Amino acid sequence: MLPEKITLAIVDDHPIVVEGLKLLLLDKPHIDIIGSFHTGESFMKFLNGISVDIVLLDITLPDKNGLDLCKEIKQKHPETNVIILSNHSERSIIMQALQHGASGYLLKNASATELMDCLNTAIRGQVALSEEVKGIMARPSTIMPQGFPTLTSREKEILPLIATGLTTADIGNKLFISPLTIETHRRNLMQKFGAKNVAELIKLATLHGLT
Amino acid sequence: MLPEKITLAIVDDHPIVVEGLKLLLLDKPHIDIIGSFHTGESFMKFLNGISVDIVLLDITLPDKNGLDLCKEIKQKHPETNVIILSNHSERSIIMQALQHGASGYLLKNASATELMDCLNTAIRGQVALSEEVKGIMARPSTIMPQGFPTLTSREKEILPLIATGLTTADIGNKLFISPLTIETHRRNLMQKFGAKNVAELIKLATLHGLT
DNA sequence: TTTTATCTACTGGTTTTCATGTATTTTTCT
DNA sequence: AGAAAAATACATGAAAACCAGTAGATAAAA
Repeated sequence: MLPEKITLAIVDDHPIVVEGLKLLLLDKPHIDIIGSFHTGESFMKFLNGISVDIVLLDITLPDKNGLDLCKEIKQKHPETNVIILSNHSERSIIMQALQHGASGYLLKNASATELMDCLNTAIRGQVALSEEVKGIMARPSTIMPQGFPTLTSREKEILPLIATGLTTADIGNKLFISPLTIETHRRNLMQKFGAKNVAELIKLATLHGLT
Repeated sequence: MLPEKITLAIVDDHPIVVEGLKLLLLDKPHIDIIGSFHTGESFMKFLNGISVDIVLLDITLPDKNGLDLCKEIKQKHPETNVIILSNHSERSIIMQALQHGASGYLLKNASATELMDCLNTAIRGQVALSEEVKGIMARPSTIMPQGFPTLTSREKEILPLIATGLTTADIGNKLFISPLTIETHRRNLMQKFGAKNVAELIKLATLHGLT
C-alpha cells in the first residue's frame, strides 16, 4: 500500500531559513510542504482549514512567542506534531518546549542530515532531538544550574521595571504598593534565578527575553 | 569576453542557513561558492590561500564577533567584499558594520530576491542594504536614542564580569587592580550607555550581546 | 610634540541593595 | 471549604552601589 505523504508546514520569519528548508525538503518524496508562514497568527488561521502533520516552528516570531504558539497548536490540533527550531540552547527552554507538547527540538546549527533524522523520528511519532540537544538534556543541570523559573504575574511585571533602571522606591510609587514589597519581590526573583545581585538577575532575565 | 565568476564564501554557524544559501546560489551562473565555514578562525585561515570576492558573514559566530572579523578581513584582504548577515536590526550595529568596512548588511529576514539584489549590488562595488535596513538607516536615530557606545578594552573586560554578578571588590581582586578603579570603570560604562544603574546597564549590554 | 584617550586611584558622602526573618491578606486551585 | 500559592508589608543591620569631583601615569594619535 502507498504510504500517504506527510504534510509539513514551516513557521519562521527568516525567508532565508524558509527557503533553505524548502529546498532541502523539496526532493524528499514522502514529504509535502504545504505552506510556510512568517507569523504565528497566519499559521493558526491556516491550521483551521487544513490538517498538518508536522510543523517546523521557530521560537522567535514577530507576533508571538513560539513556545506559546506550540502550546496553542497542541491544544487546538493535538494531531499536529511540532518541532521547534531555535537558537536557544538553554536546557530550561528545551524543557519548556517539551512540556508545551513539542515533539522535537532542533538547534539551528543542526546539520541537514540531523534535520532529516529528526523529521523521520517525529513522523514515527517519537520525540526528536538533535544531537547537541540530546547532549544538553543528558548532562544533569550542573552547567545551567537553574533553568528559568516560573514567575508570578507580579514578578513578570516588576522584572522589566528593574531592568529599566528604576529603583525599588520608584517601582513602589509606580505600582502604588510599598517599596518594601518590591524589595521582597526582587529578593524572590533573585532567588528563583539563582542570581547573586540585580546585575546577574537582569543578565539572565534579558537572555531569556523577559525584560 | 567572458566575465569571470564571482567567488563567494559563507561564514555562518547555522548549517540550515548555509545549506539554504548554497541551494539558493547554486544555479546562479555567475557565482561560484568556493567555501562555507562555521567559525571565523577557519575562514581566516582559508583566506590566506585564496582570494574571495564576496563573503556572507554572520554576526554571531561561535569563536568571535562577526563585526570584529569583518574589520580583520578588510585589514588583511581589502579586496574582499563583506556582506553582513544578521538578526540585529539595531541602527548602531549596522553603523558599526559599515564603519568596519562591510559592503552590505542584510537582515536574516530578507527575502531570497533581496539577497540576490544585494549580492549583485555588492558585485558592482556598491553598498548593499536590504530594504528593511535601508528603512532603519533612513529614519534618524530618534527611536534608538543612544546606540551602543564604543568601549575600551578594559571596559569590555569588566562589563561581563559585572554581569556575572561579581561585585566591585571581586573584580578588583580578579584583575589585580584597585576596586576603586573598577568603580570608575563601572561609572564610565553607565555613562556611556546612559544607564541609571547596573540593572539598566546590564540589560542594554546583554541586548547588544556584550556580556 | 602636544593633544587625546585610557587606565589607574583616591576622598567623602548618600542612596540603594542585600540578607534574614516574620507575618497578614488575597487569590487560586482542588 | 480548605490548602496552597501569591501578593502584600515590615524590621534591622551590613554591604554594595552611586554621585561628584580630582588627578597622576601611560600610550597612542595628530
